[in-house]
Amino acid sequence: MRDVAAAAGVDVSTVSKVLSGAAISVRAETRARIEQAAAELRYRPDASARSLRLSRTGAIGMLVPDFTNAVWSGIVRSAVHEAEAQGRVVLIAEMDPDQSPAGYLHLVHERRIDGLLVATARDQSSLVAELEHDSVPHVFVNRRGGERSLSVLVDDEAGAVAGTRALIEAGHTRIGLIGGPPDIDTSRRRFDGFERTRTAAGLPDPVVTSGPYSAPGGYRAAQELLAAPGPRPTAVLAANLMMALGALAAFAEAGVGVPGDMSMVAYDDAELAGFTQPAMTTVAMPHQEMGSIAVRLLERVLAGEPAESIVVPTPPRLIERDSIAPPRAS
Amino acid sequence: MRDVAAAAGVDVSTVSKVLSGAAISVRAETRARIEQAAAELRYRPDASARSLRLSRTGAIGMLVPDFTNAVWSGIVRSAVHEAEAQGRVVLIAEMDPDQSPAGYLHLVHERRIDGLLVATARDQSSLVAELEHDSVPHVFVNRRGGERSLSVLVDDEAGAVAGTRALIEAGHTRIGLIGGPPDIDTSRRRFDGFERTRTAAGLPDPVVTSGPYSAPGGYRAAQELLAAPGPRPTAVLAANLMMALGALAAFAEAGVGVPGDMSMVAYDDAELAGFTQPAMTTVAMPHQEMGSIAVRLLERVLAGEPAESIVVPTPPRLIERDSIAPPRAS
DNA sequence: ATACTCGCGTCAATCGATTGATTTCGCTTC
DNA sequence: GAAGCGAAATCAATCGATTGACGCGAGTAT
Repeated sequence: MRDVAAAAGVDVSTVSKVLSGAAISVRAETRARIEQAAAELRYRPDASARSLRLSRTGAIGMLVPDFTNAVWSGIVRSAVHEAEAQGRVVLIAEMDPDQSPAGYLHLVHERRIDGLLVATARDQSSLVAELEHDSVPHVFVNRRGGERSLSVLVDDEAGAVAGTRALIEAGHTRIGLIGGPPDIDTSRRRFDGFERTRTAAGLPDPVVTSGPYSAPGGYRAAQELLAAPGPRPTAVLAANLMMALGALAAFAEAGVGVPGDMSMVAYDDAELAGFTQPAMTTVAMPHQEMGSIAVRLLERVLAGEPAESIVVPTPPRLIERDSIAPPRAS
Repeated sequence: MRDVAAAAGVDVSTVSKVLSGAAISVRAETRARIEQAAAELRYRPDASARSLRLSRTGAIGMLVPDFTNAVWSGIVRSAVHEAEAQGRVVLIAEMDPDQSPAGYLHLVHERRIDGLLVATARDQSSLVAELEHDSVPHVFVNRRGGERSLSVLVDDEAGAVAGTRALIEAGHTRIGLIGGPPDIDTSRRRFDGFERTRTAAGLPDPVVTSGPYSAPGGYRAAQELLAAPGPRPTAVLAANLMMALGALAAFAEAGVGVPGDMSMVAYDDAELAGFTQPAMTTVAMPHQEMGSIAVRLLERVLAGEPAESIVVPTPPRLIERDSIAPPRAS
């Protein structure tokens, strides 16, 4: 900035005022000279110096439980793009629930960020306490964060309803659920949507199994479902795409044909779903939008504007592929 | 820091010297008092102020072409963990080859980072020029970056050799290749490994098709392969797991049984590979390690130590599942 | 007793940008 | 021609940490 000032023949403070867009009185001619000098020297303000002076870093942090999970990486992508559009940068840390939150500590305690997007796994009560103690502005993403914390969610319940309804409309009455971990609130909401729809349709008690949101989790849950006493379901809703893929493998191994013997719908969509055998019918949730909405919400919080939790308004969308068939006439 | 100094009854400069571990003359008793005060006040130095003074941010940047790709997200994960272990934070940006590198500009031009991990897609020559112009210390990851740039790679050629050899050992002589985009150097190296092994075994010219590293890419490449003139291969090496999944769908659709009519090996492993029908035999590459090795290499560069490009020494590992069978007796 | 050294700390400048207070400039008015 | 008044630009303090130069007091050598 000193160089720019010298080149334009003015004081650095004038340069600062012009470039920061302060609406103060500067002659148009001076302004032009400064802007030209700045452009020629390719001047860009130093982030550290600005942060120090303004107590505002221009960066946001993002805590993610697992990058390699496609749902999270999609959220990260949209958050990063939105942040970029806002002129912010994103600091990222993976937060394993069992490990010490070293990344978090760096970000927050060294004041590297203005605010935080939180997408932790499992219990976040201790984290919430810490966030409040450190008074870090934050927004939970795809997770509820407790009474006083803001969050951005998708309508998991509506998604589960859409998936379940598709199976009912195909004529199924014995519908099972392959659910996610019961202690995660997204899987509870999906369960609720499933149950609500089933009950409303007057269908009998279902077989419900559960496991982690992963292919092995779905594989085992599907085996359990097949081994459960009572009449076997003719259709299942899988609460997560990866679980659905695991279940598909379990069904294939057990000689249960999809969709002939067992119709399936998976919650969550991804390109991959079009390449399973058979191609999987899914409920696409607007996960992509969550990241950018979360950034915008956090931006409001940082600006001190009133803000409240958001459920992404884009409705779930059923993507019909080949994993649903009418129940076999028995 | 001022508070710590007051609490310990010393000057801030003394606090700074003690806490930054400078080996200067400070009485043990004074040192203890300062450390205790710092601990009680939970003092942590302000990153902006340090950066400003030291011209060193303690952050590294990472440019990734696509978060949602499992290979990249694995690399990101290990890089983030390694950086954390080194007391650094990671700033992330997604760099779409077709878009303006806004994220890059923020990171580099505002001096937010000390160095950069680069994993761009396609042509990086203009990026290299820019990196050199801005004199940003950098390391390419899973990509070659030109003459003067350092890079961290896995032995793609050896991986392709291992996969091809597995098919040859099962008795196949007509082996096709479903390759990646010809303009990416990783796919060239995989091609070379394939060709070298094939030639060494004296096998006839193969059918080679290619496409993007994705399921649709593999699907189309597999269709092309089936439609190619001449005798149909009895086995294929897919240069990427996602392509293999797409190919599997194409084969299923065409009534080509795997592994009965067509054996397959996929380059790259992931949990998912165990849940296809049939479960896919893969060549696991040490992608996970690349991130942490890249961070360590960058660290050397930043420290001004001599450094050179690295090929991750962990050898590729064949993970045998169910997608290889002997060729059908014809 | 004076000079000198050495251990222990403090002083003060510095990094680059921001901003309220202040000065300078250009012009009008009496 | 001096006073007055905005407008335009500069001054200087500030953010928090770092670090070389310096000061002080105690002990040692001469």
